[in-house]
Amino acid sequence: MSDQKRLFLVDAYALIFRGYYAFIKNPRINSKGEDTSAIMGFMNSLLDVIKRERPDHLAVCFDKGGSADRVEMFEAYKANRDATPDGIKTAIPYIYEILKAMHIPIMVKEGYEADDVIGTLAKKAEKEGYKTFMVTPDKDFAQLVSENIFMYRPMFGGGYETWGIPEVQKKFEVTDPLQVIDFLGMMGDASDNIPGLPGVGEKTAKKFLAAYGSMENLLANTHELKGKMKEKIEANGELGLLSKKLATIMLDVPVDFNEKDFEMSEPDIPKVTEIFQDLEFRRLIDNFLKTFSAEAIAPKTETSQKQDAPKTTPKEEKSAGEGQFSLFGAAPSDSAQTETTSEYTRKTIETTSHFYQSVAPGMATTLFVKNLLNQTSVCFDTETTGLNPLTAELVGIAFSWETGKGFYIPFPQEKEDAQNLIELLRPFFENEQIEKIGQNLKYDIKVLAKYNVDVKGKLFDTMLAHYLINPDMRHNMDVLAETYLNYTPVSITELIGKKGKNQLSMRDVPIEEQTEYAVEDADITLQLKEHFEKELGEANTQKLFDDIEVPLLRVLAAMELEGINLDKDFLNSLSKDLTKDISNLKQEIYAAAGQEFNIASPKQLGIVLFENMKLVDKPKKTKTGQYKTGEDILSYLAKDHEIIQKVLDYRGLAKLKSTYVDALPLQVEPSTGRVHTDYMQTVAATGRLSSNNPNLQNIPIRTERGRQVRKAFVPRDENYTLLAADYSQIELRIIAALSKEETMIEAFKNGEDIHASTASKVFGVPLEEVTREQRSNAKTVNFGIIYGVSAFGLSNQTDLSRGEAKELIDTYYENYPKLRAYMSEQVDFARDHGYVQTVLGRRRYLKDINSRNAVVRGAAERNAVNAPIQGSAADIIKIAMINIYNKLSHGNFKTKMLLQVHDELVFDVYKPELEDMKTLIKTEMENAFVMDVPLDVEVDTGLNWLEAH
DNA sequence: CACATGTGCAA
DNA sequence: TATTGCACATGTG
Repeated sequence: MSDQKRLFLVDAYALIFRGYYAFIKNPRINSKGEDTSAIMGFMNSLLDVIKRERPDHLAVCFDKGGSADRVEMFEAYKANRDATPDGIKTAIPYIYEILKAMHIPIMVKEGYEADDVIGTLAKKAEKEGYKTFMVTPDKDFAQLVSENIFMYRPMFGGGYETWGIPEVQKKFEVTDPLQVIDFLGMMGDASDNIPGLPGVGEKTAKKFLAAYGSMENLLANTHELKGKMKEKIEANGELGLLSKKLATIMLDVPVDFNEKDFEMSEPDIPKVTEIFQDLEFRRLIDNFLKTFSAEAIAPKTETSQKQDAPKTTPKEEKSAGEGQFSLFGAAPSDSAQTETTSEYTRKTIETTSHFYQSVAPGMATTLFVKNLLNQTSVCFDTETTGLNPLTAELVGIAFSWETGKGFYIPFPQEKEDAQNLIELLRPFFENEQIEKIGQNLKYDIKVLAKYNVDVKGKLFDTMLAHYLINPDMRHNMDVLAETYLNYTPVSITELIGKKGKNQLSMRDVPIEEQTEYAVEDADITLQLKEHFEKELGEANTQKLFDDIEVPLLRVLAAMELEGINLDKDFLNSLSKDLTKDISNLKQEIYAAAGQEFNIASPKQLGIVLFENMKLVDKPKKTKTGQYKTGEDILSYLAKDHEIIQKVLDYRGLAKLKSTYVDALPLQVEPSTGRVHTDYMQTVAATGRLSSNNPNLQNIPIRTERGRQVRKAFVPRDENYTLLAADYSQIELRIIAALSKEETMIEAFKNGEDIHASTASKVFGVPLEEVTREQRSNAKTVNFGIIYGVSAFGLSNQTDLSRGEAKELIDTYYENYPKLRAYMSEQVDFARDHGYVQTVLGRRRYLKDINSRNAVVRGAAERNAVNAPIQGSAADIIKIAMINIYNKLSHGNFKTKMLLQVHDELVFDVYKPELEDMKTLIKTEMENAFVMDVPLDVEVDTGLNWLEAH
């Protein structure tokens, strides 16, 4: 068995797509501007397979020209597929070139899909006594599995799972893998546009297979079925048979299996290295050389086929590559660095590349802090028992101030002991002179605040730095380390497991591992800082970083710790009312539909409305083939069918209840009795904040019923009142100022109602004769302009026809010519520079601005106009927040800033301070940033958030 | 239990 | 075929 010859057949496109999308948020772009994500992703997978399995026979299979046969059978076949992304198209020639240089056979057959080629080869190889592994994540291949043919599926997060006959039997609930074809034929496949039997999903398909065994047998016995299902299946027998054919992998592709052609041979190492160098794949070169180095190719006899659930194995590779680390009782004394530190360390973890120590309790810590206080700039990272800083307890703190070296202070579980330990560290944290470096410092600051420690001094947050360098990318430390340091740190998952059932607490991890993990993070963060410092200077965003984002981090930490008071009782009574109304509507809907179903399920609702009730001739469908049942679609139908309005009302109330009325009380933090949102400072690509757990930036206001929720947000107690301060039309003011459009600027300077003023101009009527409808349409255009609306979009948003909408937009630009000029300047700037920027120099890169795809390019052009506007508004309110926060703290006011909702700030105002606050807040907001257009802020107060508007 | 989809809330 | 977000219920692997 173990010496059976093994053949690996790689499904190229499947792995290429997978690789490409794995990097979608942080695409690999080399210095020539090429997107190399797809190549990188594919090569990683391929080298991984080779390294793990050491196959003696291997080929990579590509599609070419699609499946002529299948399209002939069914013209819609794969018609749902989006166009192949550019990043993949450009990758293919490179991948061919690399595979050739690696001397890896490539299999393509014009007019056949890789599935068919792989299937045919696998069956032929089986006859030759081979054991074949099909390397693909695509479950369709399960139909080919036999005693000697396996699926080798790459898993997300590393590792592989092998599917043999037992796995396929279990997954698909079949006795024979061939029945997978019947299964796919019955339930269909949206991505391949295989229709399947209508009304049959996974569950029904499994039920049918258990009862009838095959599509044919099911169709022959439809008399045993009942009701709607019987009708539908009897009517669609042919569709079922066609679907089955489409799902069948062909085994008669004209290719030969000559085993010689598939033998792995020595790659042309210089050539491959050259290509990789050209692509700037430094880490992949190492990986490649390691994979093909002389000792690495030592033959492997046993396959690593696994029987059960997938197991990941990255850990062993890592230590194998870097050498096992060793543990010493004390630091070696032959190094100058350790001489000074060995006195207080109890464990040293040393590998070829780093030197991490944990600090023993007692006197040792005092000595350590003394050393710490001699530094000018220190990176630190707290380890805690959880993710909620209000309840998390310190497990340890890592420190690093020199690349490759660092220290870890484990914290005792006992509260008093922990507090005593943090007291020893207080002089460091509260030292104004020492710069503190970290990744997501807002978290650490909040945790330490719970121990009454105030982190002072200059801050450098690597997450914020990277957000300014490129806001569209992701900013987790893991991806930053991979992108900038070519290093994969130990993941938290490896340490404490996946979240859920038996996830460990950091406390349960042995100190040595805590040290290794925590100090590594601090070490890496320190290295990232060196990197980003330069880039911030280059991008001229240093000021934005130092003057806005870093100071704001402290402001947000304070707001989050503060939280807001919520009237739970009020929400509970709202909930009771909603329950009653929802239940009544539900009964009315069932009665109108003549059946019971789940109204909240778009799938079921679509079938009831459009198949059973046939309310519309040609209902619109989503890209996955479901009926569209969105609010905009249903609203059109409301006047014709009474059930529609009821469904809309039901939806509205159900949304209100589940998302706000019932969810918010559960978010009250027991330890404070308040709701603490978490502001994300590095999520929105334009520079806005976002809010979550709970999201307090989307509390309803537009409908009467919805806005009641705002009554639940109340002041701290009777000595306080809520104050809300809103920027009035800040985005329009910004676009007016940036474009220097005099008419609009004048309107703002004169304090006119801007939408009425616009209506007066575009409809050519005196200001006082503007109708409500005209104003409303003008308002829609004003907002639409900021987003880059089209005539189509505008006509959808208003009652206007497409032609009227076009005319309105044209007239608009005639009246505001500089606005249009400004917009095209932004697009031109983006084309020339690859980015646009806000008033404070916050950049957004628009890689698609020169795309040949008009849809993609259009989206980038709208971003070029919108990002500076939305982003400048974000900049301005951030300035205001910082200034207000500073005045509130320096003046020792009891008033607290609680919430930010993009153009609004909400405060808990101590009543005696109310008059001062009204002035202070309004003044600071209006003067945060001076432009040719005045900023206007409306301030209001009340017993709750609704009244304060 | 994790993820995708459709839907809908805000500025 | 309008920008930026987050969260819910459902459905699926």
